[in-house]
Amino acid sequence: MLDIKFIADNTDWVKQSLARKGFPAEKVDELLKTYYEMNKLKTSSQALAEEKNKLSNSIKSASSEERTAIIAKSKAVGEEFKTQQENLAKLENEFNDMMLRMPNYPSEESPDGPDDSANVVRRKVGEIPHFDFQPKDHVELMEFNDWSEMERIAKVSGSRTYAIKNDLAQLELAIHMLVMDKLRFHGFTLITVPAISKEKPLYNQGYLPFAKDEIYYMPADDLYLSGTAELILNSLRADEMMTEADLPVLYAGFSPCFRREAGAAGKDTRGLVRVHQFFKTEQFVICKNDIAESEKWHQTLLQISEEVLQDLELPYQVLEVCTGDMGAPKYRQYDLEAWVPSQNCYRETHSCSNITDWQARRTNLRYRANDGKVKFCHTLNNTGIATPRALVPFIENHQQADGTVRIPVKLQPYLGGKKYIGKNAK
RNA sequence: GGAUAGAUGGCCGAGUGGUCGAAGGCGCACGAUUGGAAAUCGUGUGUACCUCCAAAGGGUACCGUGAGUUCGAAUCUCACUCUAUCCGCCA
Repeated sequence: MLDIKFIADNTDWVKQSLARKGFPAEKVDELLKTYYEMNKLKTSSQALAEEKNKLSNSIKSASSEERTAIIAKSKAVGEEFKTQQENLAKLENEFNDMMLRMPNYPSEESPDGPDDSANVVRRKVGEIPHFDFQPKDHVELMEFNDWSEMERIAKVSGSRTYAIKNDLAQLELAIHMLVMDKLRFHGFTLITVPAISKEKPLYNQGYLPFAKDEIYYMPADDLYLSGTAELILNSLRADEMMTEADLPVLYAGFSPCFRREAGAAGKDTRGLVRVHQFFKTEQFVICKNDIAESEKWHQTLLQISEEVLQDLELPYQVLEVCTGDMGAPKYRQYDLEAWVPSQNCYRETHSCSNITDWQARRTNLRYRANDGKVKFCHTLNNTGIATPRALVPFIENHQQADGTVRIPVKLQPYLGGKKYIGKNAK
Protein backbone atom coordinates (compact mmCIF):
# COMPACT_ATOMS: atom_id res chain seq x y z
CA MET A 1 0.00 0.00 0.00
CA LEU A 2 1.21 3.49 -0.78
CA ASP A 3 0.73 6.53 1.46
CA ILE A 4 -2.42 8.33 0.29
CA LYS A 5 -0.99 11.71 1.31
CA PHE A 6 2.09 10.99 -0.75
CA ILE A 7 -0.14 10.14 -3.73
CA ALA A 8 -2.13 13.34 -3.23
CA ASP A 9 1.01 15.49 -2.95
CA ASN A 10 2.96 13.84 -5.79
CA THR A 11 0.18 12.78 -8.13
CA ASP A 12 2.04 13.25 -11.41
CA TRP A 13 5.13 11.49 -10.17
CA VAL A 14 3.06 8.58 -8.83
CA LYS A 15 1.16 8.29 -12.12
CA GLN A 16 4.41 8.18 -14.10
CA SER A 17 6.02 5.69 -11.74
CA LEU A 18 3.05 3.34 -11.66
CA ALA A 19 2.69 3.60 -15.43
CA ARG A 20 6.11 1.96 -15.64
CA LYS A 21 4.44 -1.06 -14.07
CA GLY A 22 1.52 -0.82 -16.47
CA PHE A 23 -0.87 0.74 -13.97
CA PRO A 24 -3.28 3.17 -15.66
CA ALA A 25 -3.19 6.84 -14.62
CA GLU A 26 -6.99 7.09 -14.63
CA LYS A 27 -7.09 4.77 -11.65
CA VAL A 28 -5.00 7.21 -9.68
CA ASP A 29 -7.46 9.99 -10.52
CA GLU A 30 -10.35 7.75 -9.56
CA LEU A 31 -8.69 6.98 -6.24
CA LEU A 32 -8.09 10.64 -5.44
CA LYS A 33 -11.65 11.57 -6.37
CA THR A 34 -12.96 9.00 -3.92
CA TYR A 35 -10.46 10.18 -1.33
CA TYR A 36 -11.58 13.81 -1.48
CA GLU A 37 -15.25 12.84 -1.45
CA MET A 38 -14.61 10.63 1.52
CA ASN A 39 -12.85 13.41 3.43
CA LYS A 40 -15.65 15.83 2.73
CA LEU A 41 -18.14 13.40 4.16
CA LYS A 42 -15.84 12.69 7.09
CA THR A 43 -15.67 16.37 7.94
CA SER A 44 -19.42 16.83 7.90
CA SER A 45 -20.21 13.64 9.80
CA GLN A 46 -17.59 14.47 12.42
CA ALA A 47 -19.26 17.84 12.91
CA LEU A 48 -22.52 15.99 13.57
CA ALA A 49 -20.77 13.70 16.02
CA GLU A 50 -19.41 16.74 17.81
CA GLU A 51 -22.87 18.26 18.11
CA LYS A 52 -24.29 14.99 19.35
CA ASN A 53 -21.54 14.62 21.96
CA LYS A 54 -22.12 18.17 23.21
CA LEU A 55 -25.85 17.56 23.55
CA SER A 56 -25.28 14.31 25.42
CA ASN A 57 -22.81 15.91 27.78
CA SER A 58 -25.19 18.77 28.56
CA ILE A 59 -27.94 16.42 29.72
CA LYS A 60 -26.45 15.72 33.11
CA SER A 61 -26.54 19.37 34.16
CA ALA A 62 -29.84 20.20 32.43
CA SER A 63 -33.15 20.69 34.23
CA SER A 64 -35.82 18.03 33.64
CA GLU A 65 -37.84 20.33 31.29
CA GLU A 66 -34.80 21.04 29.17
CA ARG A 67 -33.88 17.41 29.15
CA THR A 68 -36.76 16.22 26.94
CA ALA A 69 -35.95 18.80 24.28
CA ILE A 70 -32.26 18.00 24.32
CA ILE A 71 -32.92 14.28 24.01
CA ALA A 72 -35.23 14.86 21.06
CA LYS A 73 -32.65 17.03 19.33
CA SER A 74 -29.86 14.59 20.07
CA LYS A 75 -31.92 11.78 18.58
CA ALA A 76 -32.52 13.80 15.39
CA VAL A 77 -28.83 14.60 15.05
CA GLY A 78 -28.10 10.95 15.74
CA GLU A 79 -30.31 9.84 12.85
CA GLU A 80 -28.59 12.15 10.40
CA PHE A 81 -25.22 11.05 11.72
CA LYS A 82 -26.14 7.42 11.15
CA THR A 83 -27.14 8.08 7.53
CA GLN A 84 -23.89 9.87 6.84
CA GLN A 85 -21.92 7.10 8.53
CA GLU A 86 -23.50 4.52 6.25
CA ASN A 87 -22.58 6.53 3.17
CA LEU A 88 -19.12 7.07 4.54
CA ALA A 89 -18.64 3.36 5.18
CA LYS A 90 -19.51 2.64 1.55
CA LEU A 91 -17.00 5.20 0.30
CA GLU A 92 -14.36 3.92 2.67
CA ASN A 93 -14.81 0.38 1.40
CA GLU A 94 -14.38 1.56 -2.18
CA PHE A 95 -11.37 3.59 -1.20
CA ASN A 96 -9.71 0.77 0.74
CA ASP A 97 -10.29 -1.63 -2.10
CA MET A 98 -8.62 0.75 -4.54
CA MET A 99 -5.72 1.27 -2.17
CA LEU A 100 -5.19 -2.50 -1.87
CA ARG A 101 -4.99 -2.77 -5.65
CA MET A 102 -2.43 0.02 -6.02
CA PRO A 103 1.03 -1.45 -6.71
CA ASN A 104 4.27 -0.25 -5.18
CA TYR A 105 6.25 2.14 -7.35
CA PRO A 106 9.45 0.74 -8.89
CA SER A 107 13.01 1.87 -8.27
CA GLU A 108 14.63 4.33 -10.69
CA GLU A 109 17.28 1.64 -11.21
CA SER A 110 14.81 -0.97 -12.40
CA PRO A 111 14.75 -1.38 -16.17
CA ASP A 112 11.51 -0.52 -17.94
CA GLY A 113 9.67 -3.16 -19.89
CA PRO A 114 6.37 -4.90 -20.39
CA ASP A 115 7.29 -8.47 -19.41
CA ASP A 116 10.14 -10.87 -18.65
CA SER A 117 11.66 -10.32 -22.11
CA ALA A 118 12.93 -6.96 -20.84
CA ASN A 119 14.70 -8.32 -17.77
CA VAL A 120 18.39 -7.45 -17.78
CA VAL A 121 21.23 -9.86 -17.11
CA ARG A 122 23.54 -8.09 -14.65
CA ARG A 123 26.19 -10.82 -14.54
CA LYS A 124 26.91 -14.47 -15.18
CA VAL A 125 28.94 -16.48 -12.70
CA GLY A 126 30.48 -19.93 -13.09
CA GLU A 127 31.32 -22.12 -16.06
CA ILE A 128 28.61 -23.86 -18.03
CA PRO A 129 29.61 -27.55 -18.11
CA HIS A 130 30.58 -29.32 -21.33
CA PHE A 131 30.02 -33.03 -21.14
CA ASP A 132 32.20 -35.52 -23.06
CA PHE A 133 29.36 -38.04 -22.78
CA GLN A 134 25.63 -37.96 -23.43
CA PRO A 135 24.25 -36.19 -20.34
CA LYS A 136 20.96 -37.25 -18.78
CA ASP A 137 18.22 -34.89 -17.72
CA HIS A 138 17.22 -34.87 -14.06
CA VAL A 139 14.35 -37.31 -14.52
CA GLU A 140 16.60 -39.81 -16.27
CA LEU A 141 19.18 -39.41 -13.53
CA MET A 142 16.57 -40.10 -10.88
CA GLU A 143 15.37 -43.21 -12.67
CA PHE A 144 18.90 -44.45 -13.24
CA ASN A 145 19.84 -44.08 -9.58
CA ASP A 146 16.54 -45.25 -8.05
CA TRP A 147 16.03 -41.85 -6.52
CA SER A 148 12.33 -41.25 -7.12
CA GLU A 149 8.79 -42.59 -7.28
CA MET A 150 7.38 -40.10 -9.75
CA GLU A 151 4.83 -42.35 -11.45
CA ARG A 152 3.58 -43.99 -8.29
CA ILE A 153 3.20 -40.74 -6.38
CA ALA A 154 1.13 -39.24 -9.20
CA LYS A 155 -1.42 -42.01 -8.60
CA VAL A 156 -1.56 -41.12 -4.91
CA SER A 157 -1.23 -37.34 -4.90
CA GLY A 158 -2.00 -36.23 -8.44
CA SER A 159 0.03 -34.33 -10.98
CA ARG A 160 2.89 -31.97 -10.10
CA THR A 161 3.84 -33.85 -6.97
CA TYR A 162 7.07 -35.60 -6.23
CA ALA A 163 8.55 -38.33 -4.10
CA ILE A 164 12.30 -38.65 -3.94
CA LYS A 165 14.27 -41.22 -2.01
CA ASN A 166 17.67 -42.58 -1.03
CA ASP A 167 20.63 -40.24 -1.59
CA LEU A 168 18.50 -37.65 -3.32
CA ALA A 169 16.17 -37.33 -0.33
CA GLN A 170 19.18 -36.87 1.89
CA LEU A 171 20.57 -34.31 -0.53
CA GLU A 172 17.36 -32.30 -0.35
CA LEU A 173 17.62 -31.98 3.42
CA ALA A 174 21.40 -31.46 3.33
CA ILE A 175 21.08 -28.44 1.07
CA HIS A 176 18.57 -26.86 3.42
CA MET A 177 20.91 -27.49 6.34
CA LEU A 178 23.78 -25.80 4.50
CA VAL A 179 21.64 -22.76 3.76
CA MET A 180 20.30 -22.53 7.31
CA ASP A 181 23.83 -22.69 8.73
CA LYS A 182 24.88 -19.93 6.35
CA LEU A 183 21.94 -17.74 7.32
CA ARG A 184 22.56 -18.34 11.00
CA PHE A 185 26.15 -17.28 10.41
CA HIS A 186 24.85 -14.04 8.88
CA GLY A 187 22.81 -13.33 12.03
CA PHE A 188 19.45 -14.67 10.94
CA THR A 189 17.04 -16.27 13.40
CA LEU A 190 16.14 -19.77 12.33
CA ILE A 191 12.42 -20.27 12.47
CA THR A 192 10.17 -23.06 11.22
CA VAL A 193 6.67 -21.86 10.48
CA PRO A 194 3.28 -23.29 9.53
CA ALA A 195 2.03 -23.43 5.97
CA ILE A 196 -1.49 -22.62 7.15
CA SER A 197 -2.71 -19.05 7.08
CA LYS A 198 -5.79 -17.00 7.73
CA GLU A 199 -6.97 -14.63 5.05
CA LYS A 200 -5.67 -11.35 6.46
CA PRO A 201 -1.96 -12.23 6.13
CA LEU A 202 -2.51 -12.82 2.40
CA TYR A 203 -3.70 -9.22 2.06
CA ASN A 204 -0.85 -8.06 4.28
CA GLN A 205 1.70 -9.76 2.07
CA GLY A 206 0.13 -8.40 -1.09
CA TYR A 207 -0.85 -11.74 -2.55
CA LEU A 208 -4.51 -10.89 -2.31
CA PRO A 209 -6.40 -9.36 -4.01
CA PHE A 210 -4.04 -10.01 -6.93
CA ALA A 211 -3.50 -13.77 -7.29
CA LYS A 212 -6.46 -15.62 -5.83
CA ASP A 213 -6.19 -18.51 -8.32
CA GLU A 214 -2.72 -19.42 -7.11
CA ILE A 215 -3.76 -20.22 -3.55
CA TYR A 216 -5.12 -23.39 -2.01
CA TYR A 217 -8.15 -22.65 0.13
CA MET A 218 -9.74 -24.90 2.76
CA PRO A 219 -13.36 -23.82 3.10
CA ALA A 220 -14.22 -26.13 6.00
CA ASP A 221 -11.85 -24.12 8.17
CA ASP A 222 -11.68 -20.85 6.26
CA LEU A 223 -7.92 -21.23 5.99
CA TYR A 224 -5.38 -21.04 3.18
CA LEU A 225 -2.20 -22.96 2.41
CA SER A 226 0.82 -20.73 2.32
CA GLY A 227 2.84 -20.37 -0.88
CA THR A 228 5.91 -19.19 1.03
CA ALA A 229 7.12 -18.54 4.58
CA GLU A 230 7.28 -14.87 3.60
CA LEU A 231 3.52 -14.83 4.05
CA ILE A 232 3.78 -15.97 7.65
CA LEU A 233 6.90 -14.01 8.59
CA ASN A 234 5.52 -10.76 7.24
CA SER A 235 2.51 -11.01 9.55
CA LEU A 236 4.28 -12.54 12.52
CA ARG A 237 4.73 -9.12 14.13
CA ALA A 238 1.69 -7.43 12.61
CA ASP A 239 0.23 -4.55 14.62
CA GLU A 240 3.22 -4.49 16.93
CA MET A 241 5.05 -1.32 17.82
CA MET A 242 8.73 -2.10 17.72
CA THR A 243 11.54 0.23 18.66
CA GLU A 244 14.38 1.24 16.40
CA ALA A 245 16.69 -0.88 18.59
CA ASP A 246 14.67 -4.01 17.69
CA LEU A 247 15.65 -3.60 14.03
CA PRO A 248 16.72 -5.18 11.85
CA VAL A 249 14.78 -8.41 12.36
CA LEU A 250 16.32 -11.22 10.31
CA TYR A 251 14.39 -14.43 9.82
CA ALA A 252 15.45 -17.64 8.11
CA GLY A 253 12.08 -19.34 7.79
CA PHE A 254 11.67 -22.96 6.81
CA SER A 255 8.29 -24.25 5.64
CA PRO A 256 6.45 -26.36 3.12
CA CYS A 257 5.03 -24.21 0.32
CA PHE A 258 1.87 -24.82 -1.69
CA ARG A 259 1.02 -23.46 -5.12
CA ARG A 260 -1.89 -24.33 -7.37
CA GLU A 261 0.07 -23.43 -10.53
CA ALA A 262 -3.26 -22.63 -12.15
CA GLY A 263 -1.69 -20.31 -14.70
CA ALA A 264 1.06 -22.72 -15.67
CA ALA A 265 -0.92 -25.35 -17.53
CA GLY A 266 1.38 -27.39 -19.75
CA LYS A 267 4.55 -25.72 -18.47
CA ASP A 268 7.22 -27.82 -16.77
CA THR A 269 4.93 -30.78 -16.34
CA ARG A 270 7.80 -33.24 -16.14
CA GLY A 271 9.95 -33.77 -13.11
CA LEU A 272 10.83 -31.51 -10.23
CA VAL A 273 10.83 -28.01 -11.72
CA ARG A 274 7.29 -26.96 -10.91
CA VAL A 275 5.38 -28.86 -8.23
CA HIS A 276 2.38 -28.10 -6.04
CA GLN A 277 4.20 -28.65 -2.78
CA PHE A 278 7.84 -28.00 -2.00
CA PHE A 279 10.18 -26.93 0.79
CA LYS A 280 11.71 -23.52 1.02
CA THR A 281 14.13 -21.84 3.36
CA GLU A 282 13.26 -18.17 3.08
CA GLN A 283 15.20 -15.04 3.96
CA PHE A 284 13.04 -12.30 5.42
CA VAL A 285 14.20 -8.91 6.69
CA ILE A 286 12.39 -6.17 8.58
CA CYS A 287 14.45 -2.99 8.74
CA LYS A 288 14.23 0.76 9.28
CA ASN A 289 12.25 3.04 6.99
CA ASP A 290 15.27 4.24 5.09
CA ILE A 291 15.74 3.48 1.42
CA ALA A 292 19.55 3.45 1.71
CA GLU A 293 19.26 0.91 4.51
CA SER A 294 16.80 -1.39 2.73
CA GLU A 295 18.78 -1.18 -0.52
CA LYS A 296 21.84 -2.24 1.46
CA TRP A 297 19.92 -5.22 2.82
CA HIS A 298 18.70 -6.01 -0.67
CA GLN A 299 22.31 -6.33 -1.82
CA THR A 300 23.18 -8.41 1.24
CA LEU A 301 20.33 -10.85 0.60
CA LEU A 302 21.36 -11.12 -3.02
CA GLN A 303 24.94 -11.79 -2.02
CA ILE A 304 23.89 -14.52 0.41
CA SER A 305 21.92 -16.37 -2.23
CA GLU A 306 24.78 -15.99 -4.69
CA GLU A 307 27.01 -17.58 -2.06
CA VAL A 308 24.54 -20.44 -1.81
CA LEU A 309 24.74 -21.11 -5.54
CA GLN A 310 28.52 -20.76 -5.41
CA ASP A 311 28.74 -23.24 -2.52
CA LEU A 312 26.64 -25.61 -4.61
CA GLU A 313 29.01 -24.87 -7.52
CA LEU A 314 26.19 -24.05 -9.89
CA PRO A 315 26.64 -21.69 -12.84
CA TYR A 316 24.08 -18.90 -12.58
CA GLN A 317 23.08 -15.50 -13.79
CA VAL A 318 21.78 -12.48 -11.90
CA LEU A 319 18.73 -10.95 -13.50
CA GLU A 320 17.47 -7.49 -12.73
CA VAL A 321 13.73 -7.78 -13.14
CA CYS A 322 12.01 -5.12 -15.22
CA THR A 323 9.07 -3.02 -14.09
CA GLY A 324 6.47 -4.99 -16.04
CA ASP A 325 7.58 -8.37 -14.73
CA MET A 326 7.70 -7.31 -11.08
CA GLY A 327 4.82 -8.16 -8.83
CA ALA A 328 2.69 -5.40 -7.35
CA PRO A 329 4.46 -5.30 -3.96
CA LYS A 330 7.94 -4.85 -5.31
CA TYR A 331 10.17 -1.82 -5.45
CA ARG A 332 13.15 -3.64 -6.87
CA GLN A 333 13.76 -7.28 -7.72
CA TYR A 334 16.58 -9.58 -8.69
CA ASP A 335 16.11 -13.15 -9.81
CA LEU A 336 18.87 -15.72 -9.70
CA GLU A 337 18.77 -18.39 -12.35
CA ALA A 338 20.88 -21.54 -12.35
CA TRP A 339 21.98 -23.30 -15.50
CA VAL A 340 19.90 -26.34 -16.46
CA PRO A 341 21.90 -28.36 -19.04
CA SER A 342 18.96 -30.42 -20.34
CA GLN A 343 16.98 -27.26 -21.11
CA ASN A 344 20.02 -25.39 -22.36
CA CYS A 345 19.00 -22.31 -20.39
CA TYR A 346 19.00 -20.70 -16.96
CA ARG A 347 16.04 -21.40 -14.67
CA GLU A 348 14.93 -19.38 -11.66
CA THR A 349 16.07 -20.59 -8.26
CA HIS A 350 15.90 -17.38 -6.23
CA SER A 351 13.83 -14.22 -6.20
CA CYS A 352 15.14 -11.31 -4.16
CA SER A 353 12.91 -8.30 -3.51
CA ASN A 354 12.89 -5.01 -1.70
CA ILE A 355 9.26 -4.19 -0.81
CA THR A 356 10.09 -0.89 0.97
CA ASP A 357 7.16 0.05 3.23
CA TRP A 358 4.39 -1.16 0.90
CA GLN A 359 3.86 -4.44 2.78
CA ALA A 360 4.42 -2.89 6.21
CA ARG A 361 1.56 -0.43 5.59
CA ARG A 362 -0.80 -3.30 4.92
CA THR A 363 0.52 -5.29 7.84
CA ASN A 364 0.73 -2.34 10.24
CA LEU A 365 4.33 -3.19 10.97
CA ARG A 366 5.72 -0.17 12.77
CA TYR A 367 8.49 1.02 15.06
CA ARG A 368 9.20 4.05 17.15
CA ALA A 369 12.30 5.70 15.74
CA ASN A 370 14.97 7.21 17.98
CA ASP A 371 13.50 10.65 17.26
CA GLY A 372 10.18 9.55 18.82
CA LYS A 373 8.31 9.34 15.50
CA VAL A 374 6.32 6.26 14.53
CA LYS A 375 7.35 4.83 11.17
CA PHE A 376 6.47 1.91 8.93
CA CYS A 377 9.25 -0.66 8.56
CA HIS A 378 10.76 -1.76 5.28
CA THR A 379 10.53 -5.46 4.43
CA LEU A 380 12.60 -7.61 2.09
CA ASN A 381 12.50 -11.23 1.12
CA ASN A 382 14.61 -13.64 -0.83
CA THR A 383 14.73 -17.35 -1.37
CA GLY A 384 17.36 -19.14 0.71
CA ILE A 385 16.89 -22.31 -1.24
CA ALA A 386 13.81 -24.04 -2.64
CA THR A 387 13.73 -27.77 -3.20
CA PRO A 388 13.18 -29.90 -5.17
CA ARG A 389 13.60 -27.31 -7.91
CA ALA A 390 17.20 -26.57 -6.93
CA LEU A 391 17.96 -30.28 -7.24
CA VAL A 392 17.34 -30.08 -10.99
CA PRO A 393 20.36 -27.92 -11.88
CA PHE A 394 22.30 -29.58 -9.08
CA ILE A 395 22.16 -33.16 -10.27
CA GLU A 396 22.28 -32.23 -13.95
CA ASN A 397 25.35 -30.00 -13.67
CA HIS A 398 27.24 -32.37 -11.39
CA GLN A 399 26.45 -35.62 -13.19
CA GLN A 400 29.30 -37.92 -14.25
CA ALA A 401 29.61 -40.32 -17.14
CA ASP A 402 28.78 -43.25 -14.85
CA GLY A 403 25.51 -41.64 -13.72
CA THR A 404 26.80 -40.59 -10.30
CA VAL A 405 26.54 -37.01 -9.07
CA ARG A 406 29.46 -35.11 -7.65
CA ILE A 407 29.02 -33.41 -4.29
CA PRO A 408 30.73 -30.00 -3.96
CA VAL A 409 33.24 -29.67 -1.12
CA LYS A 410 31.10 -27.26 0.93
CA LEU A 411 28.21 -29.69 0.92
CA GLN A 412 30.14 -32.85 1.72
CA PRO A 413 30.01 -32.41 5.52
CA TYR A 414 26.21 -32.45 5.29
CA LEU A 415 26.27 -35.79 3.47
CA GLY A 416 28.59 -37.68 5.77
CA GLY A 417 31.64 -36.73 3.71
CA LYS A 418 30.42 -38.34 0.49
CA LYS A 419 32.08 -37.02 -2.66
CA TYR A 420 29.67 -38.74 -5.04
CA ILE A 421 26.14 -40.11 -4.78
CA GLY A 422 24.33 -42.59 -7.02
CA LYS A 423 24.19 -46.31 -7.50
CA ASN A 424 27.69 -46.46 -9.01
CA ALA A 425 29.23 -44.29 -6.29
CA LYS A 426 31.96 -45.91 -4.28
C1' G B 1 -14.50 -32.36 21.11
C1' G B 2 -15.97 -30.86 26.65
C1' A B 3 -15.18 -27.24 30.89
C1' U B 4 -13.40 -22.76 33.14
C1' A B 5 -10.92 -17.98 33.11
C1' G B 6 -9.49 -13.92 30.39
C1' A B 7 -8.48 -9.93 26.20
C1' U B 8 -7.51 -2.08 28.58
C1' G B 9 -1.90 2.52 26.17
C1' G B 10 5.41 0.85 24.47
C1' C B 11 4.84 -2.81 28.98
C1' C B 12 2.26 -4.13 33.78
C1' G B 13 -2.32 -2.89 35.81
C1' A B 14 -7.01 -0.10 37.96
C1' G B 15 -11.60 1.16 36.25
C1' U B 16 -18.88 -2.06 35.94
C1' G B 17 -23.58 3.83 32.35
C1' G B 18 -21.96 10.62 32.14
C1' U B 19 -15.54 15.75 30.84
C1' C B 20 -12.38 8.21 30.91
C1' G B 21 -7.93 8.85 26.26
C1' A B 22 -8.64 6.24 30.58
C1' A B 23 -5.86 6.10 37.96
C1' G B 24 -1.22 4.01 39.64
C1' G B 25 3.37 1.85 38.36
C1' C B 26 7.31 0.53 34.83
C1' G B 27 9.75 2.27 30.60
C1' C B 28 11.19 6.52 27.75
C1' A B 29 12.51 12.03 27.08
C1' C B 30 13.99 16.58 29.30
C1' G B 31 15.47 19.26 33.73
C1' A B 32 17.38 19.62 38.97
C1' U B 33 20.99 17.35 42.20
C1' U B 34 26.51 15.16 41.41
C1' G B 35 33.47 15.87 40.03
C1' G B 36 30.90 11.80 37.16
C1' A B 37 27.38 7.96 37.77
C1' A B 38 23.65 5.38 40.67
C1' A B 39 19.77 6.78 43.77
C1' U B 40 16.31 10.76 44.49
C1' C B 41 13.07 14.83 43.03
C1' G B 42 10.34 17.75 39.16
C1' U B 43 8.07 18.10 34.26
C1' G B 44 6.48 15.68 30.02
C1' U B 45 5.17 11.26 27.27
C1' G B 46 -0.81 6.85 22.95
C1' U B 47 -2.35 5.82 17.84
C1' A B 48 -5.08 6.89 13.47
C1' C B 49 -7.88 10.30 10.94
C1' C B 50 -10.50 15.17 9.61
C1' U B 51 -9.81 20.47 9.70
C1' C B 52 -6.13 22.39 1.81
C1' C B 53 -0.49 22.02 3.42
C1' A B 54 3.33 23.30 7.74
C1' A B 55 3.15 25.38 12.92
C1' A B 56 -0.55 26.48 16.55
C1' G B 57 -5.45 25.48 17.72
C1' G B 58 -10.12 22.70 17.15
C1' G B 59 -12.60 18.07 16.29
C1' U B 60 -13.66 12.60 15.45
C1' A B 61 -12.57 7.57 16.37
C1' C B 62 -10.06 3.75 19.07
C1' C B 63 -10.19 -0.22 25.94
C1' G B 64 -9.94 -8.18 21.18
C1' U B 65 -13.66 -7.98 16.48
C1' G B 66 -18.70 -7.06 14.75
C1' A B 67 -23.70 -5.85 15.82
C1' G B 68 -27.32 -3.98 19.51
C1' U B 69 -29.64 -1.16 23.92
C1' U B 70 -29.20 4.24 25.48
C1' C B 71 -29.55 11.22 24.87
C1' G B 72 -24.73 8.98 26.36
C1' A B 73 -20.92 2.53 26.52
C1' A B 74 -14.12 0.46 28.33
C1' U B 75 -18.48 -0.35 31.57
C1' C B 76 -25.05 -3.38 29.79
C1' U B 77 -26.89 -7.37 25.77
C1' C B 78 -25.85 -10.79 21.66
C1' A B 79 -22.58 -13.13 18.15
C1' C B 80 -17.66 -14.09 16.81
C1' U B 81 -12.20 -14.36 17.20
C1' C B 82 -8.06 -15.20 19.97
C1' U B 83 -5.24 -16.57 24.52
C1' A B 84 -4.44 -19.44 29.04
C1' U B 85 -5.54 -23.73 32.16
C1' C B 86 -7.86 -28.57 32.97
C1' C B 87 -10.20 -33.16 30.77
C1' G B 88 -10.49 -36.25 26.24
C1' C B 89 -7.91 -37.57 21.65
C1' C B 90 -3.29 -37.61 19.09
C1' A B 91 2.12 -37.41 15.31
